[in-house]
Amino acid sequence: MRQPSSKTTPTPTPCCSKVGMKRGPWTPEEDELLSNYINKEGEGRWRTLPKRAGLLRCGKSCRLRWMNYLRPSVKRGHIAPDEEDLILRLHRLLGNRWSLIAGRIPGRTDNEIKNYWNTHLSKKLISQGIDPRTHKPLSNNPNPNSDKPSSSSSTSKANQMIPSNPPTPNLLISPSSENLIISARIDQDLINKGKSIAYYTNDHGLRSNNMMNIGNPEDDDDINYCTDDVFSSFLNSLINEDVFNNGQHPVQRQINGIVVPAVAADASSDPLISTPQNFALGAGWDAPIMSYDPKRLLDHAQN
DNA sequence: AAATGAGACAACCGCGCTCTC
DNA sequence: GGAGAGCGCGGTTGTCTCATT
Repeated sequence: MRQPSSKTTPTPTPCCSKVGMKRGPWTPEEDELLSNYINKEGEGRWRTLPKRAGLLRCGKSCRLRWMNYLRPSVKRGHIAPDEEDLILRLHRLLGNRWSLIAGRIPGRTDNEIKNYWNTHLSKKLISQGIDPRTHKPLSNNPNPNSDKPSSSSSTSKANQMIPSNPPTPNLLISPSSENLIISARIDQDLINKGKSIAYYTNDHGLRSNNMMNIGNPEDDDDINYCTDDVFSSFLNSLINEDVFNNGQHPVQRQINGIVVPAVAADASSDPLISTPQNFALGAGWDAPIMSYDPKRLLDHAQN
């Protein structure tokens, strides 16, 4: 919850005030109270939920507990090898977008995946000589932690392993959008290495707080929309490709069941990519933003 | 058996976005 | 259009457990 400023919020909300609020580990009794209440009344209205449920917790704490541990769909137990492999692949594509990664792994929560990454996978990659931040060989960056803050007082073990400034993710996704534009941003660095990667935006630019607004929602008429199915297929194609492993440009990928060539290193020559005139470069973006043209995809599939 | 350190992970914090009024 | 509430996210911290000395 946004922390209200002192001048605009004379009386702190219950969620912000810790006075009288219990903290720390949840007891089985509290879990039962919360579960029973949500099973009866449903999720939502977290701010007032604790009072209604008879809990001395802030709404945020209740939400976290429910989302991460009490929800029936949450899977407990060890991360399976195939899940681990999926996490690695998704992290390579998405960076520290834990909620997005979790969204692709049924039953796993963002917190669980984040913890697993910090305690297991990052160390595993380091032991293999791979920078967990960039997924590139550590020899390219002899001191992968050199860019972390020089906070000598920090006792965070995770902070010792994960640089505080994760890289710009290779993929940006809006999972909650009904309409998705498949857009490609050709990363200059990857182009130099003969690789390219696609980015997604939604119909109102990038929606997540971690995403930049690159589109002009006023001009959506010119944009061809795709669905979540397309997004899902495309992401799967990215996950299943070994784009980064061998330095070769992928030969083809599937989009919504349509086998298409991979994005060309020179995207302007890619026959499946169009560049909408109404897409301006966003701040911090150093390369053109392009979209797959569904019509061209269809043409390609028919040919 | 007690002390200590490291690992694991649950929980908290602060920020930013969207929604509602 | 602006302010505030609600929510979700990523980063960080706290605490518990277990292994080692």
